[in-house]
Amino acid sequence: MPVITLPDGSQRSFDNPVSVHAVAADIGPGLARAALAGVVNGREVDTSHVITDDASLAIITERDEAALEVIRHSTAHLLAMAVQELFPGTQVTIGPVIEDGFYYDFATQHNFTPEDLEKIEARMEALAAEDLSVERIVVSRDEAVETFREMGEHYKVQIIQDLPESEEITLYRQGEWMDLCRGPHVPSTGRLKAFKLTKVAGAYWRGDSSNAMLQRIYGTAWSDKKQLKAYLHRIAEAEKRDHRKLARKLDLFHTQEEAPGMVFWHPAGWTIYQVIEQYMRARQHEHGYQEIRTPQLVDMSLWEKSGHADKFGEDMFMLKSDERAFAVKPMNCPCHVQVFNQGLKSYRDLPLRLAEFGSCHRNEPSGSLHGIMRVRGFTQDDAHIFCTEAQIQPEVSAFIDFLHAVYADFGFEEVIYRLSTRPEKRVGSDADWDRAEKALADALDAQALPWEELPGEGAFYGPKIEFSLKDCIGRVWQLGTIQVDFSMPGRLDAQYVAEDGSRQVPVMLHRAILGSFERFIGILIEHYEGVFPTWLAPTQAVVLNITDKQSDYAKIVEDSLKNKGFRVVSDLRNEKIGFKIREHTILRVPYLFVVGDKEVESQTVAVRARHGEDLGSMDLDAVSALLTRDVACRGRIALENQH
RNA sequence: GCUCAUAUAGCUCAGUCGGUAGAGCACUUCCUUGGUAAGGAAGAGGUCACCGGUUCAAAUCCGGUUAUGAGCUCCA
Repeated sequence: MPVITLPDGSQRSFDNPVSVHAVAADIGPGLARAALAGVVNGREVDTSHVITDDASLAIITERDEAALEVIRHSTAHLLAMAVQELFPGTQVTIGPVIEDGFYYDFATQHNFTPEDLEKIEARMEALAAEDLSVERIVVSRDEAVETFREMGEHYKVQIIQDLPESEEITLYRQGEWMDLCRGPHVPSTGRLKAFKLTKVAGAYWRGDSSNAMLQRIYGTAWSDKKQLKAYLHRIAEAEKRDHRKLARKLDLFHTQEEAPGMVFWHPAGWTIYQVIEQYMRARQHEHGYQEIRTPQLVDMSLWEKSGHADKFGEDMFMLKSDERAFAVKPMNCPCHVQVFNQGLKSYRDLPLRLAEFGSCHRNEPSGSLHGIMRVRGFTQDDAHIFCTEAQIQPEVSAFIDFLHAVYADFGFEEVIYRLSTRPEKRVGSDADWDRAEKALADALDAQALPWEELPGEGAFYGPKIEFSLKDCIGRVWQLGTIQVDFSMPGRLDAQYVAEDGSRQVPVMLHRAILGSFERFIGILIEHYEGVFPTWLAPTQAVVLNITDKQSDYAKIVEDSLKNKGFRVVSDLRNEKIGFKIREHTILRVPYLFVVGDKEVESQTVAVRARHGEDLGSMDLDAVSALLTRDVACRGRIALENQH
């Protein structure tokens, strides 16, 4: 005699065990039709699930957020069924739900093409139209293994064998097709109404590149066509923010075949780069860093000593000159230790913070290059803090504050925090790692930051915090980092004299806020969609004359503002004012100063902001004050938005 | 590095069945001096990424290389 408690607190009792579907039907026929799954005592189940004892129950319908996960999982099954019908001999592996969709990995000799996707999708539509009921079957482990072995599904057999002994094994059947799955699933395939296969890709079995490469098909699924359409539209809009497209439109930089993974910065892009570099230089100075500069080419012996040749030799650019082997520096740390090592250091010198806008080159795998987000030649806002173990936590805390202030100035709010802890292969004692991991975790907790632990993902020399941001379509990119290093100072003979006169090896903190200028600017372009706040805008204002008569005055306005340090140009071309305004508006110039006879007469300019606002006429002092205020705003609400 | 796809004018893209290329914008010149998102006319511009093969004939078909894109792996 189960008593069912619903989310609103109401209760219903039944004389006999009752299915989720039956409870829904008891509440109303509409709900019975809408039910996709249920949550019984906090556990998601199929609508066919039978409740025998008193329980709490929530019915999941298409309107619920939770329904999407069920729909996507069931759509992944529908995909696998369609693929196996169309491509006999294909083995299934896994098909999980991901953000906004799902994928399914198949083992097959055939490589799917975009044309195949269309066929598969059409088959899926047909199978959905057949409205096949989806049935849950509980089997024993041995039965499951036997079943899949007979089917020739060797990957599934492996998956079953790796499941914990305690796990109940369930199969889901729709029509003639069956898959191993925990569920829950929709009651029938007719409930899958809005899906689209989006791309094909290779993916390694179990994410290991030494394993076989499987064929992965990605798709998206929603509870109705309207949501699907909205999603596809959202993605198309987001892609317009792509930094590679905007860079071409705004003439920021280019890359070309002769220098894969390296950036040719154009005047406009280099202006942004320089503004950021000068900004970082000033901030670092305020935070007690000393800037240095170290060589681009360093003899291999240093990389051998630091351990990098051994671990990353393949990815270093090397060259020979006069029978000596050099490497183009892939990182700055060993060079910074060389600077530290000059002269005898005292504990009184610690913490010693050495910063460098360090140009590095790494021969990254060709397939991993991506716009200017992942390149082979890049410049880090690198710094190394030499300190005692007791200074780790205060230094990490101060760094996180510093990083937040910088990100706020660039308008970044949604930072992803990750703490990577000790890997299996590592140097340093467990006690060292305990203390270092705790110092990092405490620093994050002290600021109540939401962070995720990545167990085993730390570097071999120490744990690290990663600060990441998302690009225009949601891909996560690591920008900032702070890493504790127990290894390199010792390997490279760094020492200081302690209070008791003994020689000690300092701890080294590697840290970067931007990460690399290249990636940071890539993210920045997408973040602002090319509409840079005035302090970053390559051109802050353009002076536009209406006819040749005002050319001289326009030049005077331009020169006057340039002399005050603003990035201003004049556009004196023989074009209509509407044409010139359109052009500079497309280039996202923050302010346009129009000068005609009236303005020459009154010694003013007519100010137009980039979203079309008419700010009236201003004299040069007022214009200069406007620009000064706007530049000072940085990432906070830009002045233009306050009008 | 792996899987798939793509590469045509400065940019965005057409180019059917294999018969040596086309649009819009940009560019140059001329006309136009016009008050807040495109004034008009004319002109110039391409070894169809590169190398090889098939063919009487290749932008087009095939193979390779390079680069780019998506995903996987990697990321000191």
